[in-house]
Amino acid sequence: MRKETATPSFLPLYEQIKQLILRALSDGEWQPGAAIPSEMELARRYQVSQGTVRKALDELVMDNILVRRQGKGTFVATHADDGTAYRFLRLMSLSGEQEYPHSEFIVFSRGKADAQVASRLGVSPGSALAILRRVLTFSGAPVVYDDIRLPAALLKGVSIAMIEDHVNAHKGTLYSLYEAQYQIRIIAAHERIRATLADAVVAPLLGVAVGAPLLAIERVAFTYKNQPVEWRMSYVNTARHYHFDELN
Amino acid sequence: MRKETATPSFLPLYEQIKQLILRALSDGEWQPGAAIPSEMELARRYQVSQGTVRKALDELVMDNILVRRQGKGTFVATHADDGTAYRFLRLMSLSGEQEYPHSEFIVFSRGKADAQVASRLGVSPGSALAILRRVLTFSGAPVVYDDIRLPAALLKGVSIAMIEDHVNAHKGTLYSLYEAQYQIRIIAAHERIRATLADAVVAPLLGVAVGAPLLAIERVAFTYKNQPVEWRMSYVNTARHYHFDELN
DNA sequence: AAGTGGTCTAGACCACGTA
DNA sequence: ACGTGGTCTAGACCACTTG
Repeated sequence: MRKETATPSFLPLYEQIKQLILRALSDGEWQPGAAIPSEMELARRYQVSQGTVRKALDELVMDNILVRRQGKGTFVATHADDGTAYRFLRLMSLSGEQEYPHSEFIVFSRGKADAQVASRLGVSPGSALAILRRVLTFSGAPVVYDDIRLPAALLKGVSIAMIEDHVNAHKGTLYSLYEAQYQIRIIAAHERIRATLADAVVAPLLGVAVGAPLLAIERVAFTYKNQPVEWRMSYVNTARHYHFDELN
Repeated sequence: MRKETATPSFLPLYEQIKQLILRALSDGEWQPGAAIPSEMELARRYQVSQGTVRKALDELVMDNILVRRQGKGTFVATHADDGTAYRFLRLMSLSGEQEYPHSEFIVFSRGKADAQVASRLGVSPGSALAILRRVLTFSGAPVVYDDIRLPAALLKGVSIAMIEDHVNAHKGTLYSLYEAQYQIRIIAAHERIRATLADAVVAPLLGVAVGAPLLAIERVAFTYKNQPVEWRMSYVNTARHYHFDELN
């Protein structure tokens, strides 16, 4: 006799706990860098055993949403940490050394979403965007040109001076700025990589000839619940650097 | 239940179990696609609880070295499975569809390792290599040119006819060939991606003009214990495809 | 019905960081 | 000394696959 199940969805307890914790994070109950309650406290709060909480936390740690520190507690991941500040930067020098870039901001303006960006960000074509353009330099040499766009509503009252101050004076990343000033927490991103030729706009910014080969990397960055919040196009001069990728 | 181990190890038990299982895999005790003993059997074999075995298996599953199938058992991952055959292929058409390529083999020969390849593969410069060159076509159009090199000792008695038969007639990948015929199991890879211009050798093979932009992807593929066994350089025409990458 | 992986619990003890 | 995460155990029960 076959059993008929109208509701085939069986969600494990730890998965439900994970969703509850994600919602608490999304609701801002715990701020980036702060400790969340201990495993025992969460177990009492959600009326499950500590092992079940632990399994939920395991997955959130695996997703780089939380960070465990033995003896201290479990913390909300932050882009302000020195260790994780550049975790989305996959660029290395040919010698294999990881270098950290300096940002030169060129433009901060407003614009409207074209069809492609609108589709990627899940907003209507023509809706207002904040547009940020910059050059990343490594050891003084320009290597990356970024064209970065976000829904304008997310970045209210921002100025290029504020951005430069945060990123350069305080040695932060754009993502740590989003996090600290705009309650936007980037937790994942997708990248589409193609090869292209430097055009008359990008070539002088990167100090290469028109027609030089560049990586064109289109990135969409996500916050909780896989909601896209930032789109960017990066043009990378790989004469002295490479994009690194691990497969398994 | 558990006896004290004679070796004073700082490693957690589950980590030791993981290493023992990895060694058994490396020694060929269990073949790709075959089931390994059940969790209870492994617990008896290693004199630990089932939960500890489970945690070891969890990590091996996360590394794509084992695959769990509820109700059936735990299996050694294989490149022969339809589902996982192309798991290292990060190429998609611009429309977002995942396509599977056809291989056109051009050359199978022998050569000597230059300094770069020797360094990547951990062999002496000048040592014997098997060299394989091919073009991958998607929907009939050439998209990727591969220059693939392995230590010659690993690929004894191979012929281009055998390779073509395996890859095209049996719809396998190169990695499933390594696995089935040469006991080489690829479990991970690193890629370094740069932009380059098509030269006179590659351009006609990919049907592009000399000077067209291409991705140059240098890959090193690893077997158990992070031992490098294959080096390849891929040149990718991204006019109609992109390389996909996930960050978190 | 039997066997496998998947979930959940309760409790013990270890390792680490702080006071 | 205490609280935190980290490991390990033993046992119960659930979900899935196969005979």
